[in-house]
Order: sequence, then structure tokens, then C-alpha cells
Amino acid sequence: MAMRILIVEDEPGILNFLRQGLEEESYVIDTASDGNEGLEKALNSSWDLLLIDWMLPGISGMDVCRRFRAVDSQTPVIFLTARDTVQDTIMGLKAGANDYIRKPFSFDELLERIRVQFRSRESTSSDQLTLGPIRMDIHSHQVYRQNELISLTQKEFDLLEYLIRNKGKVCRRTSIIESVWDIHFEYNTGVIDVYINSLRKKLKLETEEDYIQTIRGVGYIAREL
Amino acid sequence: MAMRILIVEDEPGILNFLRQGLEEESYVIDTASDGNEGLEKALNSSWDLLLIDWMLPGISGMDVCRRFRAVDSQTPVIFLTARDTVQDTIMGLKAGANDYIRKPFSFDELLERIRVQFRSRESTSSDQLTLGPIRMDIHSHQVYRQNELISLTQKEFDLLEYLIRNKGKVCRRTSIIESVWDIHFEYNTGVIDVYINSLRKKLKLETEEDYIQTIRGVGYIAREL
DNA sequence: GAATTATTTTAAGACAATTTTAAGACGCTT
DNA sequence: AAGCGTCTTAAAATTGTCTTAAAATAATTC
Repeated sequence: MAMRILIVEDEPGILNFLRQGLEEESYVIDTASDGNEGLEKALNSSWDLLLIDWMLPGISGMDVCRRFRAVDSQTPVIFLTARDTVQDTIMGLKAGANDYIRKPFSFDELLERIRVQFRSRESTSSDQLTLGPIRMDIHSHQVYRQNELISLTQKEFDLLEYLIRNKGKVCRRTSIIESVWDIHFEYNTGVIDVYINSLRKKLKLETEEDYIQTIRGVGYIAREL
Repeated sequence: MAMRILIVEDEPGILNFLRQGLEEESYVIDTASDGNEGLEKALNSSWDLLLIDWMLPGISGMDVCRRFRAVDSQTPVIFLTARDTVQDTIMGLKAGANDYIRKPFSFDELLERIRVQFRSRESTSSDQLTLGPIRMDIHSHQVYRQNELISLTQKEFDLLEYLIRNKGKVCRRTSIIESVWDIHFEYNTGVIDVYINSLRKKLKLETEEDYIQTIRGVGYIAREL
């Protein structure tokens, strides 16, 4: 399961260094280059960890952390900072950070500190499914497209879950009806079509972005492009 | 609830400094002055946190940590160290430590780092819970909206506490019934609805101020807006 | 310890959202 | 162009939630 990390950092050099290094460790990375953008992304999507620079244009790193913590008290936050006064460290930790790394830092140390955060949370981690820009968190029962929360009904949710769990495989109509609707004998209904239709609409998977394709005469397939 | 901390440190000066300072913060302290004693005490009693010196007579701090981690993967461990090579830091974290403080350290920073560990483990530790304009003090059993004191019954209070402690997460009806009503088998009752209704009324969370949202077919979610 | 008050639970009708049905439009295949 | 399968839409059926009020239970008061 890919871990999603948001990096909020204004210096392009450091940002690219981090992104590249962490992607090589197969973390999924998104970035923001100032406090406002960072806070927005932090709040509008779900993350496994936040990496925030202390000095940022716009809202300061500490304020981003504090305001993020008001909403989410779980997701670990690590600060990157050039400062190293004890007072700043304490303020950072008081703002709700879980850890704190001084620049210049070794990439290996950063990696270890990230792993420490994940290690202590591993038991709690919820399973996430993704399909292109779509991400669904089964446990908290929420679905996002990019950073936008999409509201699905129960059946829409069940159908999407089934399709994504079988990503890359063709799902026959009979299989879908059995698994999602729990109907095990004859079927002559158009429900599936109706729900596929509304999924495509709500998830904005129109025309070109054909993540859920129709296999004529058989069923549907969810696939990465 | 008193937090129990075990300090493993061979220098008597530092040991007393730590013991005294932490006892003033009303932590319950026990100590060990070498690695063998430390490991034995660590394993033979239950602790909320371990504070271990890196350099110890007998078994090294790192080995104490590693062997403790083999048995207990939950209890947070913080290292105290005079060394500050990156390599040592990484080894400490790899041995299963949760954090790492360099000597000489400020006592305030140590305190903050201890609190960080407790905070991330015990969402229960804070007696003050908030949701938008709502503030509840668990200990004094009072709830405010802005500065206005709101009188809630026991069950209303319990339900609100449960929802806010799980802020941002969907609370399924079955989970609510289990946690708040302590009913562990089948449930077909409308109590939850009734209480949600009266909470929304008393807290004046009508229409727009949708801090407690309904997730149809699943349950409810308390979220900041 | 009986009476009063407050809290919790049950129940039922009103209401709102979801799910299903159905039917015509559309598009692919032969 | 005919035929079949899929898409799209709207209305009907169903299910879940809201809101009340009354009944049952627990806690206070006299």
C-alpha cells in the first residue's frame, strides 16, 4: 500500500531533492510551495504524513501545522528547519508536530524518522484503494478525486470498491450482480448501467478519462491508463 | 492518570536532574543505572515511556531498546545521547526508538518530546475537546458553545464525546452503539437518531452549521468546516 | 418510601434520499 | 438498415433518517 506524503517547501532545490528521493522509496508525493497552498492541500485530501518547512512564504509552517491539527489530530507531521534554537523546537512540537529535523539533514535520517512515524501507526492504518485520480478510503468510507471529496451513496461506493479491487480484470455483469447486489440467480435488470452512469458522472470520468471502460457484451473494467 | 516513566541512565547527576524535574510534572518515575537492570525493569513492569541513555555500562542503550522492542512494540522509547553523528541517530531509530535527544538538552524540550509521544498515543489524554464553536471539558463534565454553558444529559455527553474523539472519521452506527451504549449484538433501535437530534438542537447545529453530518446507510461524522 | 422530576428508550408518522424499474435514445456490429 | 446492447433520464418503489410524543426507567426530593 502506497504511503502518501505531502511536502510543503518553497525552495525548489530542496523540494526536488526530497520528491525524487522519496519517490525512489516508492512513497507517493504531492507538493505545495507556500503555506496557503500547503494548508489547502493538507486539508482537502488525506495523507499519511506531512513534511513542512518551518519558514514559508504566506502562512508560516507552524501555523499550517496548528491549523491542520485543529482538523486532523492523527496524521503525523514532521518539520524541516534551518533554525535550531530550543525555543523554536518547542514551539514546533507544541503546534502539534510529531518530529523535527534540522537542515542540513541526511536523507537517511529523514527516511528513518518517516519510518518511525509509520511504524507507530501501522496498526491503525486504513486500507486505501486508488484508480487514477480517484482514491477511496474504505474504512472512513470516503472517496476523493484529486483533493476533492466526492459524496457517493452506499451502492455507488460498493460498486466502485468492487471494480477497483478487480482493477485490470474484466468484471462480468453477472459477477457484479452477485458480489455487489447479492443476487445469485437470473438477472434482467438495468441497475448496473444506471450506477455505472452515475459513478462516471460523479467522478467526472468522461470520454477521454476512460478509467471505467465498457466491455460490450460482457461487463466493465476499471483500469489505469 | 499518572504516567509511568522508566529512566535508564548511569550518570547520577543527570539521573537526579531528570527524576526531580519529571516528578514535578507529576510523572511517576523509576530508574535503572545500567543496561542489564534497565532491560530487566523495562520488561518486568509496564511503562508509558522509556528514557534510555545511549552509553551505558553493561548492555548498550541501543541493545536495551532492541531487545525491549522484540517484546513490546508499542511503548515509546526516547534516547538521550551525547553523540550526534547521523549514523548513530539512524541506528537508534532503527533499533526502534521513537525519538532522540542530544545532550546537553533543555528540560523544556525533553518535556515537549515526551508530551508528543503521549499525545500521539493517547487521544484520551486531553481533557479539552473541541468541535467548531463547541468545547467540552471531560473532567468537569461541562460543554460550552462559544461562552454559553450548555447542559447535556449523560448519554448526550457520551455520544458527543465519542463523535468528537473520532473527529474526521465516519462513526458507524454499530460502533456508536457498541462504544456509547455498550450493546454488542444485534441492534434495531432508534436511540442514536433521537440523541443526534437532541444534540443538534441543544448545540444549535442547524442547517448551515453542519458540524455533525449524517452519512446515510453508515452513521455520522463530526467534522470541522 | 411515595411523589416528583429528569433521563432514557420505544414507537410511529413525516420526510428525504437512495435504489430500482422502465422506456426511449443512442451507438456499435453485421 | 436492422438488431442488440448500452446509455440516459425520469418516475416509482423502497429504505433510512428525522422529529415528536408518550412510555419506561432512573434519580431526587420531601
